[in-house]
Amino acid sequence: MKNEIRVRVMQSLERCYANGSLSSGRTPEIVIEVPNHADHGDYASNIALALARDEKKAPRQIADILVKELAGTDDFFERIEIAGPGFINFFVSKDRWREGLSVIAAEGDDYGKSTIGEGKRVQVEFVSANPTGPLHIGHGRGAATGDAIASILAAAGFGVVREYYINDAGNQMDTLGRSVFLRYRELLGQAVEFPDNCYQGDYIRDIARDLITKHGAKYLEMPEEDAIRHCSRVGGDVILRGIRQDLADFGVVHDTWFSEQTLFDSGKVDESITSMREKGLIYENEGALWFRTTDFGDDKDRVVVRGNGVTTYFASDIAYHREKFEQGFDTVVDVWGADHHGYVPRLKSVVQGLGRNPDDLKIVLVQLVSLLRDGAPVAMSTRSGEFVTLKEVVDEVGRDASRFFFLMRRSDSQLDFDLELAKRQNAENPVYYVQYAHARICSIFESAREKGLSPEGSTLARLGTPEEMSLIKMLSAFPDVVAGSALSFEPHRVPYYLQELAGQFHSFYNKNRVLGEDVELTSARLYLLKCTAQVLKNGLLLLGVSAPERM
RNA sequence: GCGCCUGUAGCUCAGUUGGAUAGAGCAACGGACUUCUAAUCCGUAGGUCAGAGGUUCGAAUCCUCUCAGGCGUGCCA
Repeated sequence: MKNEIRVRVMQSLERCYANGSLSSGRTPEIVIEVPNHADHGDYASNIALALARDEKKAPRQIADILVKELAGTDDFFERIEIAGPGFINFFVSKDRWREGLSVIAAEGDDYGKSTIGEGKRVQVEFVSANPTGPLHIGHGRGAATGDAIASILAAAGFGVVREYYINDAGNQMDTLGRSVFLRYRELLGQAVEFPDNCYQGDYIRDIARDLITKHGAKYLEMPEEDAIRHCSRVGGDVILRGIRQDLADFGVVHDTWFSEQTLFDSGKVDESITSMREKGLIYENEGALWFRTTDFGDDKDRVVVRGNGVTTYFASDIAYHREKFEQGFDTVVDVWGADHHGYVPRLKSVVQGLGRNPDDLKIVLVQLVSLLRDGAPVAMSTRSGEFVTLKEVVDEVGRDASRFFFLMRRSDSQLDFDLELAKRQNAENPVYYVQYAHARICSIFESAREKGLSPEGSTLARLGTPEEMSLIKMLSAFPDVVAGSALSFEPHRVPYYLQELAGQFHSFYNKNRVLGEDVELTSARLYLLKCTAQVLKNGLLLLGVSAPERM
């Protein structure tokens, strides 16, 4: 709808230039927006204000000229007004609004999708937690966010791949192996001192115990280095399986799992260092190799290969991101915990070093989650191993509530996650508010079926109460919301929209009886509700939240 | 010190990329079920958009400075 109005405005501007009533010939950046007040129309444009300087005319005068061209061509607009300093306010005819409903009914599950992505390929990499421990609640937010971004991008017409990057090469894997081996020895009765920098969680003991059941004391007989390497590999596998399971239970499935180690095995790390060196972007200093990130605005250059010959994590990341683009992705999205934000300029430098636009890499930072129980903070400390895992949260509050909560806030802002609130089944809980709207509609349809009423062949012209019209307008905005959410990588717009839509529905429901004596009106209202349920469902699906038919 | 993020109603947060009189939920107060689900709705009240300058027809939004909170600032990952 918004786009149709834009087209009409631009066409009438062209006609004005053609007939000489306007002369600057400029096509300004104009805004078509939904005004804050209903008095200001369904849509408003600032075009007259934007043209004022070039036309050397008063904005209202320009608006007047444009409106003469805009009006009268057909019955698209009920009326057009000029207001304030020169805004043009558009009131779209009720018929046009009502036509939007048949689009929803026709498109069904596809309603909300668009083609603005033009089939461009996007990789969304998210979670990517080290396989050294189970996913905690912070990863949960990253998982929900990355998954929703991926779904929303796909709905907007992008070709999306979800990827998990496995950090299975760094020295944290040695630490994991050492941690497991120490617990293994401990369980076999040896006196060991367990260092602070080893992983403290109970899951390490579980892995060690498992090793004993399967292999007995065999690892004590081999050289410690070998034993630790085995423990590292087995531990990593077990933990990764757990991560995969936790994600699946959370409704998140990655298309590809990319191992950091393979970058070394295939020589891609060396290859990209050589290539960057040839470009003069990597140089040697004080025995180490440095990437010239300062060329691209970073504070200082960054080490790629240490003096002892060991590569840094950054080296893998150079190879990894090079690989991503070589796979043909137009845009690469990395979803990171906000504590890694210092890393952004570095990766942007890499992308530019690869000869690409820095915007081809979009880094979404997800702020940390504070866990609360009835308003009181829940203590968390990864160091002592007393963290709250994603699994615990999902087991306690359920998948729907946790996903919705993770997505409710802009990912940039810190999130308070209240376990009791998420479980509560009342007005305080926005998840139920939205789901209830869907269930309520389904329930109406159940009684409609019993009474032999249906939305088939209805006369939409019977719809016209204020509640009906605002509901219709709200429904028609859904594709714009999805598209905007995709282009800005801001999934939180969808839950906000759904809460508003549910609100419009509940208002409508309380003022307008659906199933009544007037069969024609009943049918039209059923049609409206059918569309409402469809949009609620489509929106919830993008978030990975179910749309229950009964609550 | 430097960098990034945040600062909007008592609380939790939106604010459509610079638009008109700044919005929602919760909490508070007052109402609405003999009815298709009251897990709902309607109404009232609540604001120096952290503060000060600047840019322009127009600023919560852009620029500068100040204050407050969080996070970074490693030849760790």
